Amino acid sequence: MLTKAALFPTTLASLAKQAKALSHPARLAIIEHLAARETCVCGDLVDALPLAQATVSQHLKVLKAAGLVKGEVNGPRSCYCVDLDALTGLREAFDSFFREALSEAPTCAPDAGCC
Amino acid sequence: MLTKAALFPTTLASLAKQAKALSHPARLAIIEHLAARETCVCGDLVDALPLAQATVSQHLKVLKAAGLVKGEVNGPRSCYCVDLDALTGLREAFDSFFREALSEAPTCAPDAGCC
DNA sequence: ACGACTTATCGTATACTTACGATATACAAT
DNA sequence: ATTGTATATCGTAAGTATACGATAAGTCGT
Repeated sequence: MLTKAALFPTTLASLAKQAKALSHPARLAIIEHLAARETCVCGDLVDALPLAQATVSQHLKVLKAAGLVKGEVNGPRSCYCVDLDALTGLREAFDSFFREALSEAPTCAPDAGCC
Repeated sequence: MLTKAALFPTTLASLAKQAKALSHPARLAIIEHLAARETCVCGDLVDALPLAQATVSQHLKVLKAAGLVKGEVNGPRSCYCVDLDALTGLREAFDSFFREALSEAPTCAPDAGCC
């Protein structure tokens, strides 16, 4: 990553960024967990995940930075929960990406016999 | 990543893996490009992307490893194209992940006044 | 104020990712 | 066979991610 400027369309850059937030099973598990049980404190997660408390906190930070999770730090009993709007938006972003890709893709090549 | 065993449900692990494949704008751009123009050789991509040929080839390798792209190496004129089945499957995997997360998520906490 | 408990941050080690130039490989055309 | 063109791989450098123990910081109950 030596030279990096305005290289990719912002739509793709932003989708990639959020995909990155989903690119670790622990973070997917956190989202699932938070979605299931609202008002979840971090401790629940540490118990539910095979990771040290510091690591869970770090993953939460990543999710928070990506905007997928909201956290209210009520002192020692932080409350994290999923950001439903963000999650919905991301879902739609993925959906339109796939929709476009799949609709534009021809079933097979018209001329070349490759695929 | 010092100790890693069977830690997460395979569903999440696999979704995370594929999300990782989508977690770079160049790879999203590649998928879009391949989806739009079938029978795409790598050269097209190198022209379309602001990256060196070696780097594009590397990204293609990642996509291929993730199963999202099929590549037939016809000598000097490799033909890469999106794997429609895989893309469809991934779309559904994301969709069911989001569906579950969003449907299970209560709009707000029943008791705590945090979120 | 003090201790118990919970979460965040720091420091750090290891591994992975990204990128590129240089080089190898492989076919096509002459 | 030789040259040209196209793609893959190697080597390498720099950045980023993952993980954890140790420590800090903040709050509640006493």
